[in-house]
Amino acid sequence: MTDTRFDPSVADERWQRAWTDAGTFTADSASEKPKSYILEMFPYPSGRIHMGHVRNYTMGDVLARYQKMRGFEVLHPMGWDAFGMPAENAAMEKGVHPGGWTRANIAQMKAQLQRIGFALDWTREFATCDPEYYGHEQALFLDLYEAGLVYRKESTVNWDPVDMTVLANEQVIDGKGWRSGAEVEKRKLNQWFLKITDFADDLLEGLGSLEDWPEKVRLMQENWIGKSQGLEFSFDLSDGGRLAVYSTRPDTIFGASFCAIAADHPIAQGLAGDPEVAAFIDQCKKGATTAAALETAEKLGYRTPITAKHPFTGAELPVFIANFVLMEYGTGAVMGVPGHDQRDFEFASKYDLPILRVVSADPAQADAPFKGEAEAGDGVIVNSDFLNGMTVEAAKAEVITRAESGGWGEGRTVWRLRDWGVSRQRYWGTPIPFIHCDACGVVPVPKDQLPVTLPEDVSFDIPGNPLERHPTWKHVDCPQCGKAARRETDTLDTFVDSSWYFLRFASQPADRPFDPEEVAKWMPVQHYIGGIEHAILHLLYARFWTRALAHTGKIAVQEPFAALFTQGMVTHETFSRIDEARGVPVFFGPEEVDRTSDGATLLADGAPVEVGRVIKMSKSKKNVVDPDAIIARHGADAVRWFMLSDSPPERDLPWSDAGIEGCARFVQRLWRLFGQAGAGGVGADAEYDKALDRKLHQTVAAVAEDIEALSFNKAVARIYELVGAVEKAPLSATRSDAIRKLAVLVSPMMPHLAEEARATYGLGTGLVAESGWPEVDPALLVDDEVTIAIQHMGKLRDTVTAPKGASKEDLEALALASANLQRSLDGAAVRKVIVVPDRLVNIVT
RNA sequence: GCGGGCGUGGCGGAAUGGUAGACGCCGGGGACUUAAAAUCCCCUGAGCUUUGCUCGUGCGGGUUCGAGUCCCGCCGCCCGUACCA
Repeated sequence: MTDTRFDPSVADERWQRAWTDAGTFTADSASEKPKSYILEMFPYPSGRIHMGHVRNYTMGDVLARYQKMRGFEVLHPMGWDAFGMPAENAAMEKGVHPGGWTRANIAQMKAQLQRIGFALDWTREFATCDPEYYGHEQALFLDLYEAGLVYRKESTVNWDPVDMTVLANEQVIDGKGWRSGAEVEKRKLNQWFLKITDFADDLLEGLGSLEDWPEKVRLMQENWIGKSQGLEFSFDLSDGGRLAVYSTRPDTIFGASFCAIAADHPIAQGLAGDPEVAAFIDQCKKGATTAAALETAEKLGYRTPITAKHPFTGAELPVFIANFVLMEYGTGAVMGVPGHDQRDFEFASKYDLPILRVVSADPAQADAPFKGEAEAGDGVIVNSDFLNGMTVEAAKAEVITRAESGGWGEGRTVWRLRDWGVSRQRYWGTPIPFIHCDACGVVPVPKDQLPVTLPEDVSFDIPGNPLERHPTWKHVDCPQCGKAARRETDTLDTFVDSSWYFLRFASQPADRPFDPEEVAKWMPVQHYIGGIEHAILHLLYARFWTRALAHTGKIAVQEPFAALFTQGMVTHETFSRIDEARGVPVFFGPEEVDRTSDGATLLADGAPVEVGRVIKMSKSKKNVVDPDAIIARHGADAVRWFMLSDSPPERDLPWSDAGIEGCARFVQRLWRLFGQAGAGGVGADAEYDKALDRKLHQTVAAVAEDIEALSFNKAVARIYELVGAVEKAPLSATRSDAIRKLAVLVSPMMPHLAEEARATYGLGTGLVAESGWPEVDPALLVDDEVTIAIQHMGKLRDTVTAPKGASKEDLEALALASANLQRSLDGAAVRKVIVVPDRLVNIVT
């Protein structure tokens, strides 16, 4: 027995060094062992590690350590998603260089991660802003260009007319530029695109094979890709021209009462000689480009003098220019069916257009009025000539057939998914490796001239892209004709950087992006862990990039991530007071506040502050808890344990001081228990405690199962139970053995404590991190007795103990013998008896 | 607006359609101590006429011998919405 305390301030660093010195977590691709690639979404080096990172990487760490103990050769790497806007913002605000700022952040964050004791292979670390990395990315981009998957076209951006610069959606606040405050305009630029739509069907089909992805993410991706069957057809126009539209609801064609075209549709542009039309088109250019902004903006239309002739009825439908129709989607024109599309309904109501019913749930109610909104639901076609009485599906097919035989339209599959615009008019990103030559056009940079590196001498005093105004960087000779030409000054979307980094972790040759043979050994990633906010874009782009590389023969694997896990956020309550003068809340950090069980007061003045909702940690709400301070106080293992406890990993985890203190106490409680491993003898002469041994084996099996399912909160609860049972058990060889195995069992979660205990108390030899997972005896997993619930009409009336596997007859007899049940029955006749073996008996009267 | 998710004691949560509240936190009571810290033990969904009974998993319906779990309709919150990462 000992009364010493576990001291993480000494032990943590000792074992972190021991693992590094032993190369414990360096992945060996030549190993004969089966491979396991565990990956968490790599961080953006924003400055400091936050609790969300700690939670994410702790989960992956437990898996990595567990897999190693199960005999796998584990690859668990870490790097930095280092390009992006925050570095440029820091450059503007603090006058630092984006690269210097980023490098300093990486150094700081790496040290923080190392203090948490993550089982990472740091030999494979890289940052996406390393010229070596982005040079290989440029080469891959050129490969995709050669494969016909890269092209240029005009596309809309947010334009700040005062700062004369392109704005990210994030930089548009309420339709205004974040710095200038000027109303944002839509502007067209020639930009680079990746043909992700070529893979729309593959990406959709592939979702079916991703059995270990959350159903919700697969659904979200499916909806995002948005495959739909519809009709593309043309209206004859009153001015002699034709108007092509696309509709997913050709069955409602008899309900069409207008057509609408985009502001930049050629027909609208053709009418722009009229000042009224020009003014309306200008008005449509106002506002931001996000889907949410477009969908919620007021629907505006301009009625042109042109009309469109309905292909069946011959009716002349008015043609509107409308702000909600986008040139980028479909044909840039739609037919408006107000009765069965909510957006059309609102538009028709506003501009006093007919709202016709052509689908009715009840065919007898063919002329029922609408109740203030469109009816998009299923039903039978009405008021539609030859379509009347058909189902929606049949009518769709019929209209498509008639359009095709009549030669005025054809059935088409369209995708909601659009091609991926990768151009960014910014400095801190991967330069797009192309050169613009007046004579030769757009010319790829020859691969032997890669990487195209970013110039260091740039300034951020004025808005805009520093690459554009750099005195020399963009001026180069054309690789084809040798004449003076200009470099492309757009850089790649940072999602490109994160679309193949997992391949670079797996293999890092100097002369190529990756070695296919090495990649084949590790890929696909066995467990990929990160935030749900990446459910669509990042994950879809990474899937696309992987397929595109497979398509060009670079790799064999089609899907990069065999299993995906999306973890919840770390949240914290907020403390605030309303500033009387300004009427806005002022937030206080947890360190400024004294929190008691029934409220909180500000330390500075002792007066109360309001305890607000538990929300995601953010600087603006001042509800951030710095991991470093917590680790310094309680040690890495207490923080890791907290991250895994209580909340299921896919849900939000509310941070609490009481919680981390409880975890720190549990670390010491385990330490005391480990100190008792020698007590009670270790030989066969000491008494065998079967109940405890059974509990041990059951726990080892259950914890393994829980870790494999990433149900860390349940594994934690199991360990609490086992610890309680061991503490209470009388001294025995079984108990000593359980304590030794407990140290191994908790080691994926609390690795420093486990190593220190083994070394201090002689609980085993070698590093725990390199030990095997405890063996389980299947015979000890089953109990001899079970508790049977006795119900009357589904209500619990009694419980009895019965041997496991008892017959239905025995259980029924046991139930009927219960006095509580008999009182409940009160002499009523038994109509039915339901027996669920080993669980319950339900008497129905 | 559209797509997706979530909702269970004071709090985080557990529960193959089968005993709702495991496990932890908070709180209360006690032991130890001169005292405190630490530690240990007990209690802890609400109510009632307390061998036990009734109610109870966001709200309203439904299916079932039995619903937190399945179905329908709502409400609230969260994530995404293509240039935040």
